[in-house]
Amino acid sequence: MNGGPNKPRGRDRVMSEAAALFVQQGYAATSLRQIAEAVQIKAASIYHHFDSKEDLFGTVLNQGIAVMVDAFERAAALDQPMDDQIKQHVRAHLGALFEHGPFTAAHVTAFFTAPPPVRAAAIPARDGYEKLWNDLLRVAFADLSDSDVHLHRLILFGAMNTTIEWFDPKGTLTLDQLADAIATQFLTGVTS
Amino acid sequence: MNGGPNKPRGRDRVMSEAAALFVQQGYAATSLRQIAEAVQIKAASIYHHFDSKEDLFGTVLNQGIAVMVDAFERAAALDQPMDDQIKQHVRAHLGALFEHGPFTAAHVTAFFTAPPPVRAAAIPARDGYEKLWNDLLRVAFADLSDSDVHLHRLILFGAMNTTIEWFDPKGTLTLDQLADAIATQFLTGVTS
DNA sequence: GTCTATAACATGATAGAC
DNA sequence: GTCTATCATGTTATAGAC
Repeated sequence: MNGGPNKPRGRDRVMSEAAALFVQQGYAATSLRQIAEAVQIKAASIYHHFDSKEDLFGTVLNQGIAVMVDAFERAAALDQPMDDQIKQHVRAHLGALFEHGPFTAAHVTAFFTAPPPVRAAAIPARDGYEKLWNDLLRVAFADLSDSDVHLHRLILFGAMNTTIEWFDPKGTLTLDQLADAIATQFLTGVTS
Repeated sequence: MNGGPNKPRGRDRVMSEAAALFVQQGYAATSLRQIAEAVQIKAASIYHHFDSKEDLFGTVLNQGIAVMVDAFERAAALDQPMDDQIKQHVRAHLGALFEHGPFTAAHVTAFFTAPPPVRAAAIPARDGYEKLWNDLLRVAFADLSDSDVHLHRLILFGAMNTTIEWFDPKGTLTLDQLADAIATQFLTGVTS
């Protein structure tokens, strides 16, 4: 039984505190001293775990993707009608963003604040996740062209990822309701 | 006749070069020396036009809102069926993002990288723009609750604003087509 | 695995000449 | 309105003790 969120130790602790700060402030505005303070160590100690600030951030980005891919694959295991499958995957994506640590959130909000080399290194894994979605939607909308599927996936991703800027998991709207609203708007529009 | 995009001079030039850099790199990663280099002046000269880096960025943010509000109001002047009105406003919002200088883009991509005081100062104007949309959508979807209208506006904004991360105005997809795709997905879903 | 001390550099900002 | 020169501070990163 996993009774609660055991705070990670050592390297993992550095990663998750760093990710949380990158989410709030972006890459450049977050200093190693700030991260160290959150972990309750000194800045120089971070270099025992990571080669550089860029290395640390690259690791955070990759972890963010891994969380998303993992969520997608667990949602894919369920066999359901296509509309429900899509809704499950929207829910899984939002779960990765809000319920599985700050890594995916860091990927979404801080990706474009990263130095170009760090961004470039994260792109292959990112493409892999996007391919999972493209394949799903190609099946769901078999009558659409590949470029239309791609376009509507981008619009859907925009809708999902921007929730990080305003959705409050402790508010009255639940994640299930949010996933439902986004999936419905995606599938049948607002008027339905 | 405005034959072409005359490069602005003086203070305006500083603002637009700064906005372009803030879009690409965020607030913290953009230095005054970088901005000065783009304007072809020295960093200290920026202080003749602005009190501080925060002042400069705050001015950029406000200009970004002003461009959006202006685009919205010119779209509102047209009297059309509601679905076309919404499509016109989506097109206007995207126009503000891609066709009227880097100010609106800076607002969208760099707003959350700004120091909290700067962000706070920009919120009233930002709220004003969001109210324009809420009022429009309340009329369009009179059967929905205010909170549902608000929710679906947030989802729509996410879809529109994230296009800044991937849409290429020089690519094969035109802004009109993009606006059409987003408005259609919003109004009737992907399947239509 | 964490510390202290420090190097090497970049940053925002100011003073004052022209 | 722009410049040069400079200050004070904060940054990433390294060296070496414990």
